[in-house]
Amino acid sequence: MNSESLAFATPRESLGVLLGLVRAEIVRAMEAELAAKGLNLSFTQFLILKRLARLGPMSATELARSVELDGGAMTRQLDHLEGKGYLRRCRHEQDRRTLRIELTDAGDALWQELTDCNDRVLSAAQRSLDETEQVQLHDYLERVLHALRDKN
Amino acid sequence: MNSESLAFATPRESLGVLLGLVRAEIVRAMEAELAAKGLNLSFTQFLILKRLARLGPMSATELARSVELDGGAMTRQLDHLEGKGYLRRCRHEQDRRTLRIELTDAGDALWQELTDCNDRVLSAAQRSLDETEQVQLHDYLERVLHALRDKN
DNA sequence: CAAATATATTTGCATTGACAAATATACTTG
DNA sequence: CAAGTATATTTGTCAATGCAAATATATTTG
Repeated sequence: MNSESLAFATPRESLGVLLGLVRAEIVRAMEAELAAKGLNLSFTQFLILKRLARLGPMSATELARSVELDGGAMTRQLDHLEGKGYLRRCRHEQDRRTLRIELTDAGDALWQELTDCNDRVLSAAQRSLDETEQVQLHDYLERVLHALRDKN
Repeated sequence: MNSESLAFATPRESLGVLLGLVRAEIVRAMEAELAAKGLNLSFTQFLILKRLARLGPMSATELARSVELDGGAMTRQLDHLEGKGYLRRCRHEQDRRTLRIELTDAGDALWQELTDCNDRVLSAAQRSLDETEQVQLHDYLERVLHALRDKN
């Protein structure tokens, strides 16, 4: 009586819940892919590596903001990832408060291996949307994000 | 150099990240609304109350699944919410393993007060989408969810 | 330039949630 | 009906996170 009655009783899932459900499934799927490769990486760690691989070195604070993670939590994730040898903390030349986090060669190599997990999960997720719809979904989400951030 | 360079360097945020960002903003906004009302409720607790208010009494397991929460975590949230007097655990008549979680009068009253927070946040979030687009966004997300769940 | 203020990172602490083991009750099968 | 199996909830334990305080470095102001 479960998915049946839910489908009936829930004419329209609220946006907050729906986003949570979708995101949870993506996290699950990604972690399954990672585990299948024998890698012991959390989704958060995966995101951090991805950021660095895609955007290049940046400070801990920038990194934290971009993956929506608290600064303290970021410190600890950096400890883990540095411990595994995937990244390096360098001091910024001009501003010695600031770190410059950069991938090591091992980190780069790891990302090469991860990039297709990433693609596989995302395309599986969006497989029932055609190209136009995927772009629209993206656009809508960006607009919602901006609406929430710019509280005019 | 922040939002500027991000906007430049990020041609297209990946779906996983984007969902996380949007969801985090919604959670923040909702918790701010709750705090502004002097209520000490987490987003999770808010969701639980909402489920019960919208769908009526159900078991702890159903409730947990519907808000994507672990069973053990649900037990503790129920402890809190029962402690605050917003809900009641009743034993199911036929199956005495199962609980029937139902809102108390105080819980109902609380939801009356919360329902407009909820509406306010959701309509603020979607204010830059017209009616059609809101429906589409919803539809796309549902389809993505199903694609992820039915791993054919 | 010294003091006050601001920013980046780290650390301490409390809370949350996932996972697994324990418990209680129901169902199934021989 | 007894034994074994399945399901619902609770509890123990641990990792992850948010928040606040501490520390280090920069910047601003008088």
